[in-house]
Parts: sequence; C-alpha cells; structure tokens
Amino acid sequence: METTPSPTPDAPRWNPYSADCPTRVVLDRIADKWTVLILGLLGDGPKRFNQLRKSVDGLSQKVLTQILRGLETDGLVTRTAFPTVPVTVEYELTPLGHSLRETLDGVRLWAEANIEAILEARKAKGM
Amino acid sequence: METTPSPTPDAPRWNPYSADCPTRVVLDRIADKWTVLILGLLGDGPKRFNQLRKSVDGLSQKVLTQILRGLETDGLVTRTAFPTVPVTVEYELTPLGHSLRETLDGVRLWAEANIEAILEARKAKGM
DNA sequence: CGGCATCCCATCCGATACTG
DNA sequence: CAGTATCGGATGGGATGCCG
Repeated sequence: METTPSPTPDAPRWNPYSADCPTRVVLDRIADKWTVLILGLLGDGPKRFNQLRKSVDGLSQKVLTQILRGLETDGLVTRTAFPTVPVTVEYELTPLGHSLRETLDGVRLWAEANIEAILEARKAKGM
Repeated sequence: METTPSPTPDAPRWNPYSADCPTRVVLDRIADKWTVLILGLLGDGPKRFNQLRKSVDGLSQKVLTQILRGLETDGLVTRTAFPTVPVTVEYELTPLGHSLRETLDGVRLWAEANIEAILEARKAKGM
C-alpha cells in the first residue's frame, strides 16, 4: 500500500499532477494488469474467489487476493464469508464500484474500437 | 523496453472470455502510474521533454523516456526534434491519442467526483 | 474453499555518469 | 536540452506448503 504521507493539513487545493491528486489516487489503485478486468467480471454480479481466479487466465491466487483487499479498502467491493464447510466467500461490487466499472466501460469500448489502429502502428514500427 | 523477449509467435493468448483482449492490449500500455497523466498533459497541446518531466511529481527522466517511446510505438504521440542548440524535442498527441485522452477524461472526472468516498472508505478501515 | 506465509527470482526503477 | 548506458537496490509476483 502506498498511501501518501499527509502533509500540512491546511491547503485543500491539490496540484493536478502531484501525488495526492484524485486521478493518481484512483490510478494507483486500478492501473494494473488485472484490476479493471476483475471489476468487469464483478459487474455481472457477485462472484466467488476461485470463480474470479479461473475466469482470468494467468491470474495467481496471491495477486487476486491483493487486488481484492485493495478494492475492499477503497469501498469498491464487499467481501462476504458464508459459514459453509468449506467456507464460501463472495465478492460483490458496491454502488461506488459499479459506477467506476461503468466509467471504465468507456475505456473498453475505446480499446475495441481502436485496437486495429494501435496494432497497425506497432507493425509500421516493426513490432 | 518492455517488449517480450520471447518471440514465440502463436502462444495461446488470454482467455476467450475476454472480448477484452483489445482492452488488455490498451491497458498494458496505459495502465501504469504515469501514462494517463502524461496523456492528460499533452491534451493541452505539444510539450517539451523536460516540461513534461517537471509537471509530474516524482516522474524520473528514465521512466518518462520509456513511456513516451511506448506511446510513440502505438501511434498515440509524435516526437519532433528541432535542430536548435541545444536540441528541442516536442511531443504531441496524434488524433488517436487525442481520442484516447478524451475517453480517459471519464476516468479523471470519476476520480474527482468520488475521491472523497474513497478516502473515507480508507479512513474507515484505519488507513 | 479461500486464504496466509515463505522462499526466491525477474523485472522495475532511481541514481549516476556520459553524450550529441 | 534530451537523451543513452550501466549498475545495484527495491519491488512484484510465481511456486509451494500449510491452515481454518
């Protein structure tokens, strides 16, 4: 966790590109290989731990745990453990998480609409 | 650079669930601590190298170079060197880069609108 | 099933020195 | 000014084992 050390508590204004700007706080949480995909999966409804893990190929148990803890910390998902045997744990988006996921849909749509252009740019540069 | 060293051509790509494969390609490019912020800065117009570096708190010269090379590779920015003394280099968004930046504005707006909720969630969990 | 703890290696990144 | 080159420490994350 990389919470910013709170400086002087006076000025409520933040530099748009300093470490405590809202965009950076949010990006530091979601801008990794997997989080956006997990939010997408949870958008379809509550999911169990291993259900998530198996849905995203290459995602390890350790990393999934870290991601879910982070999302929980920020109030984006809830974790519910049912006292079954063995235990069942369900993760679900909060309203806040849902609204973020909807916002990220914009990125997904852009990606799908422009992936060709990107791949051609790479090819044009010999990649 | 972060190009894959292994040139194995036909690896079984990520899970078929992902209509998100394009999303993954795009995320692998932009989903880091800095790239979205740089796209935001360039959205206001062309910027010189050190201009960008000084604008983003904590961003090193090395990482900025890597990011700009990556964005160039994907056709999102152009690099123009002017034969002044000393040399001047300008980075500018392509139309593709502009359209991505506009999409990412959605994320920025969400972040600014919901940062309070996130910080309170963290505080409620003792962070 | 859903974790946590440990080991351990790959990658990242900051610091530094040098260059056109 | 805008990089490239190199090194070493920090970090991330896979593999494995254990546990409620």
